[in-house]
Amino acid sequence: MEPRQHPPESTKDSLTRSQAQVLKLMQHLDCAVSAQELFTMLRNQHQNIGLATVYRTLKALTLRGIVQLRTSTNGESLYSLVEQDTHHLTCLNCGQSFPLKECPVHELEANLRSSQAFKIYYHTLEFFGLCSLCQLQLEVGT
Amino acid sequence: MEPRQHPPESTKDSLTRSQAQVLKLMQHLDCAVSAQELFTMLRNQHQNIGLATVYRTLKALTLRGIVQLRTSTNGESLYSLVEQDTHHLTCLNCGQSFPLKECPVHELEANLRSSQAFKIYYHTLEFFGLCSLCQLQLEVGT
DNA sequence: CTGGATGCAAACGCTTTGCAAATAG
DNA sequence: CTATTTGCAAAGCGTTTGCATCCAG
Repeated sequence: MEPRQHPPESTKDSLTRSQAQVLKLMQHLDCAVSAQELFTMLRNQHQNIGLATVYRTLKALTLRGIVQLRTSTNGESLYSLVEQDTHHLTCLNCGQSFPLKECPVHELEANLRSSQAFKIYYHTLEFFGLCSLCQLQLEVGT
Repeated sequence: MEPRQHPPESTKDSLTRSQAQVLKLMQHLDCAVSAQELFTMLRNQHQNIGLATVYRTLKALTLRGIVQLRTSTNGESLYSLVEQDTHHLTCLNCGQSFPLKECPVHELEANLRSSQAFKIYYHTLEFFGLCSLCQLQLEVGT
């Protein structure tokens, strides 16, 4: 990746105005949301913010290890706090996503953490397949 | 998700022309590729195919449990055969991705498979953080 | 013949970028 | 006062869709 023209607003200790706004909102949410949803919510709360700023903010928070993201089946990025670590069972056909509680990966993550130069912030684990409804729907078309 | 106007070209036993083309190419590749890369490769081999068809084909193969996908950091979908199951360690800053051999998840997957109506095709597991180079680069900006 | 598959180009939607104004320290 | 940060609008870019044509059975 090429060097950025604007130096990154990433590895500083203090939060910018928008970072504080976004972070505060996310702490009140219990699930992952898209940038556009965050944008709309903030606007509804009469908090002035631009969509581009939301994206820039989320990128910065991600590089600081505060926020994590995964991609929904429609190609949208869904953001959540790293602490709210959850995995999913996602239907390839309808895109519906069911949260999972179990996570057998923390052990491996610990190993990787101690043995590599790579600095791990978070991981995503997602199972893909067909939910029961979509299994039926597709069988009909056979 | 709404019902599709064209019934899915998904759960039939035989392969369409394009499915055969794409599948054959993918079997000769050892890593995940984007739809556009597949399109270019096929064109270079003088195999007539449209980009839209590549996308439709990949979707169909995914719904049949033959192909899996993950999203690269730049938002592109990367496709591979389900058999070539690999996980990754991905840098949030430069986007570089390192393949992982270990996978502690198959056990959980087996459990899910037997206990749920959900029909699991594959899973993705990805670790995100900063590679050593990017750690340095970002520290400078502090 | 009939319905699905394909190609092309246009449309879409999420995300990023250029640039000038606002803000922070 | 200088360097970031922000907002807006425009551009970017991967993906999807409309539609006419092609092909398979």
